Amino acid sequence: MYEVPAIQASLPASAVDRAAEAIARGVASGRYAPGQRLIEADLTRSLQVSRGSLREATRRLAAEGILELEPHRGARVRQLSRGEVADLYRVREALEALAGRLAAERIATGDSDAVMRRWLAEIEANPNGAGLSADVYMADNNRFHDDLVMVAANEVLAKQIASLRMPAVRLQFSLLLTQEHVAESIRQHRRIVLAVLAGDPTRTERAMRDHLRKSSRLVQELPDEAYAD
Amino acid sequence: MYEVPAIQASLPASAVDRAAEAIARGVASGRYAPGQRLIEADLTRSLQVSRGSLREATRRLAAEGILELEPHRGARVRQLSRGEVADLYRVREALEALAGRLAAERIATGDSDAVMRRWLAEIEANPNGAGLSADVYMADNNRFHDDLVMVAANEVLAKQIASLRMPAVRLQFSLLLTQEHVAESIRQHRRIVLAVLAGDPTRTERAMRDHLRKSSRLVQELPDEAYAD
DNA sequence: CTGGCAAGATTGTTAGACAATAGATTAGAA
DNA sequence: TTCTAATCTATTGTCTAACAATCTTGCCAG
Repeated sequence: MYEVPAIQASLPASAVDRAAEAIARGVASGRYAPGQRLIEADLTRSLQVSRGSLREATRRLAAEGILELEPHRGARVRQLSRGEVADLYRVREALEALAGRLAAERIATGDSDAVMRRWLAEIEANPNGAGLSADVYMADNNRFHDDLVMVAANEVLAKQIASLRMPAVRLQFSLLLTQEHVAESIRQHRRIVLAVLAGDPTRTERAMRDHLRKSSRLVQELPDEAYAD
Repeated sequence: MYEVPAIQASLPASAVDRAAEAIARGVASGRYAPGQRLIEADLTRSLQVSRGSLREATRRLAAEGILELEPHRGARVRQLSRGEVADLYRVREALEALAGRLAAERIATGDSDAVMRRWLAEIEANPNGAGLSADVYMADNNRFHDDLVMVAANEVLAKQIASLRMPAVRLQFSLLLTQEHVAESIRQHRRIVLAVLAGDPTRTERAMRDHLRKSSRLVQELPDEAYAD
């Protein structure tokens, strides 16, 4: 039987999914501030789901590191301390280094080559990221890292990395407000892409580690307001 | 007001915790077989919790990688394929290597030194693990890795590693049934402890990677029955 | 056999209720 | 007044009961 494929099925997901996505968007967009307490009664009203579904959603988001749960105090938007962010970046470095290594090892298989070449072209076309808003570059940045992880072709790794990226999006975002940092980030991406395309795992790993370590340093330089404690 | 401290507070946790722990124990003990479907109605009866609490518990266990959820088909005990296990060990290698490195860097701080010396003593006392049942050595093995992660003092890392260890406990366990493998495992632990005590991050990382890679190889040699697909 | 339909089983979701707890407020004693 | 204790209130934790949506199974016709 022929059927028209759903063009954009963003609404008809399950109630839990709807709630989780709405909250995640709210956190990413700053509608819910870090540290802010999320009251079940308010959310059931604004999200139009039952308490049961809402609670399943918050549990899931807590597992993803986006929310924190305290017994009898409910959910609040997770806010990382400087130390936690440092720890997080250290782990991300190890994981994304592995992703880089695997990607370089697999450059000859599937459409890995095409994916990476497309990035190289995009970078060469605008090596300084001139005219890109922070929003847009943030999205680009995420797609770049996602593509690299995809080429690495390790599902477990992909999930682990995703769970580390989420909690720090806000911090990462604030970095990309500076044109200078965007340009530097693109330079590092270029180095990574070239290493992957060369099929050199060790060089890719090094470039990746370098990239993460520099990000970590910059994030640590953010003012106190960005952190908990 | 004086009150008798609870000797064993295993019962009075929250309903969700009780359910999650009971299911996790059931999976670890083999009471629930890999791939087995968990029917809500059965569990609410045997665990004495409401469906809502049970569902929160299963979501949490799914996030921990112990269960799998499929829409409208509920929860089942997660069963990894050979490929997934290979991927998982590759990621664990990267993370535990980092843990080893950090542990070696921090050997001079706190009671890290004492913790590691205790392990060395235990290993020297019984270098072949003679007379240890698989159960007991499995517990020992877990405590060893946990202690190393503790010494590494990186909470984020600790959580990531824990989430990778859980889904494969069953496979790991089946390895330790062989006396030969237990002895080999202890030898590798000894090498790791010595490297940590020497405060040599690079050597520790190498020893750790070696350990994980050998485990991975052995696990891959397990017969088809141990895997999905 | 094969496909499809009906019946039963199971999950998805909601509403409403009450108990348990934490935080805020008020009352009382020093 | 100021500190402590009792009380109140908002919120979370948990349960029951119900119905809708979906999957599974068994049966029947072709």
